[in-house]
Amino acid sequence: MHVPGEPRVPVTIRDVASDAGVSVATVSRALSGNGHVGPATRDRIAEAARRLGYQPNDLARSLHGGATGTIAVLVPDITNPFFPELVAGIQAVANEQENLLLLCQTGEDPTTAVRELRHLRRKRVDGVVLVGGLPATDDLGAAVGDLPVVTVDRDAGWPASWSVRADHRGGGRMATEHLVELGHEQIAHIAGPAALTVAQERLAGHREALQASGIEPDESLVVHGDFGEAGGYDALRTLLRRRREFTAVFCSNDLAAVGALRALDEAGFRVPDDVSLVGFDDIHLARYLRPSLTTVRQPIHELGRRAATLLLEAAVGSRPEQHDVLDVELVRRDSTRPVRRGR
Amino acid sequence: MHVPGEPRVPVTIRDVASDAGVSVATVSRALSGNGHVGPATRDRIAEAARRLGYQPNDLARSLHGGATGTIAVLVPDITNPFFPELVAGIQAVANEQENLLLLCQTGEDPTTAVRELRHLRRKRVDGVVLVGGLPATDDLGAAVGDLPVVTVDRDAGWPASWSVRADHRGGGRMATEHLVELGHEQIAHIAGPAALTVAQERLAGHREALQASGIEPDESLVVHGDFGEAGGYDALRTLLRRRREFTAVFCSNDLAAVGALRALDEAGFRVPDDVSLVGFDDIHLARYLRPSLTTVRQPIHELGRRAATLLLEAAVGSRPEQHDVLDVELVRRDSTRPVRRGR
DNA sequence: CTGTTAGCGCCTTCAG
DNA sequence: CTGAAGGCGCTAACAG
Repeated sequence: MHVPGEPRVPVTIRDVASDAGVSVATVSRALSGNGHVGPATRDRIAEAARRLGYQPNDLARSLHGGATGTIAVLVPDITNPFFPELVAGIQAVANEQENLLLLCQTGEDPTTAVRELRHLRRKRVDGVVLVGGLPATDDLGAAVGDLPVVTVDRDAGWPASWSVRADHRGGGRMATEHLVELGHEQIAHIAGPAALTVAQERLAGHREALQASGIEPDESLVVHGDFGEAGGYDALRTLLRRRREFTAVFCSNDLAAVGALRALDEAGFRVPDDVSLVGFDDIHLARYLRPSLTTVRQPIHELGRRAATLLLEAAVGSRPEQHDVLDVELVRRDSTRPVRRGR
Repeated sequence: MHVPGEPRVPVTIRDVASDAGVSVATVSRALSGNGHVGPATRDRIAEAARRLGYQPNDLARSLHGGATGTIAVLVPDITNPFFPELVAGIQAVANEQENLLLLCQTGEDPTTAVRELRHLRRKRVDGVVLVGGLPATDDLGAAVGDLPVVTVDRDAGWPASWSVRADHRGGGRMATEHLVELGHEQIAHIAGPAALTVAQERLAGHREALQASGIEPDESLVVHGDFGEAGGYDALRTLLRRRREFTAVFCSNDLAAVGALRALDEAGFRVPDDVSLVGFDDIHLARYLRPSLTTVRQPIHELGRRAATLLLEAAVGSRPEQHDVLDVELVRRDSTRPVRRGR
């Protein structure tokens, strides 16, 4: 079956030109909109292009030196629900501006990131959104080179750069303040990987809130997870094994809270009756957990939109270096309640 | 700050050639590996390339007619956890073969898909993985043209094509058979969108199992959702409003089960004591729900791997048309139990 | 083994 | 307003 208008043999601008009885230059002008072309010829060319099923070759177009209309996003792990929501935001902006989006996964591994970055440069992408909590290294900066980069939740570290991030420290503070206000004093924290700055900042916020309330931070109530369900589950079991009392847990992200919830359940603790639980991120799932999860909401989609917007402007050189911090907000749901005294 | 080896001004093969004192052809051969080059010159060229921070321009390379080393995947909604797991599988294979992956979202909208496809063809991607449950249309076939396409969970419908899918009908049957074996006779079904073939097939399997057991399918126990948490939640409330007895619910996907679980909870039903619940997909989350979710496991990651493998082979013309169906498997967890008689 | 020479498909001066 | 010609960066014959 040959579908009309979708040729099996690539048709070039030359075919259109000869079909319309004009030169390639005229076709180029007519189709790209640059330069003036008589209305009559213009129509004739459009018609010929349509009939032949001509599709301009963007490779040749970009080769000339222009933009490629393609940006890339590097995320640690697309399987973590936080990232798809972020990517969706980036994608939305990219599409609005007729850009395509390349997806790369780094697993938070600097070596992989460097390799991907090199590949992307060879492909001449217009820019990259770099997501992840690892601090910037020289290697990374070198691999980036002159590529416009917007980082999300990550320290920049190289000269010209743009970044957008949420207020992780403030969020950590809010989560713990909320628990303190409910009367909790023994508050455990399931942190993220110690190497990630976002995890460090949320932890720092947690400690600040504790100290501000005159509660001495207890190191044995802090366990590091991996930002995944399994990590949260294991972390909570570690906590249990330590046999230190706690009436609330602040999880560094919602996914860890899912695992913690399960571990608490298996151990016979009920949320929020026996222990209160707070998450971070407010992924879609949070409101559907039982109990629904009190959490610190990041404007995930907006983070993505903002990053992509900055990037696309940076790529055309119309935007000086800029570092945005977006506010977070506590969402009170059913996983937290006032502490039950004297048990 | 100028990072050595990462030039601000694009360095071309010509720069390397003159720096190494050879012709561009030799540099091309030395760097791409095709054709023989003397070891001495080879080293000299490699050294020059490294020092100058030369990055081959893949646009020019591909313009010559070769592959672009880029494939694309079109998914309905990256925010649904099923798709990231699938995309991860595709990505894994793509990366192994030094390919980049373009991510597009269609929202199951044919018009959007057609637009994206056209864009992808202009970019000369080597192939496309088309994911989604909508039946193929002529429009889509036309937009695909001569682009190698592997469909996942979707009817092909155009001439040369490859597809991979899970056994949805068989899975639907397994889910319901499991419930029947547990003694359930009033089994509700929260289906997916009626327009999607995967939803239709799971529903068909459900009915088959019912009939095979001599249970008359009851249309009022079937509600269509949207494959999201909200859809599952609403669907279950609809079911409740109908005031028909049921002791078990088979949800067409895990995400809907999350919503159903919550709605049941709010209505005072306990899972699995009052009603048993079965999902479909076995996304990561399923095992972390409380109770953990009995579900029909699709080999999601493998579906992705298979699709990408087929595509990459199809793209180089080394693989004839092929349609794979992967097996699914029932995973028994804690959300199902024998029916409680005489309540 | 290496250099020279054509293009790949398109855009963009520069003339006409 | 339109055509002819050069070149983007690279690869692939074809000669030496």
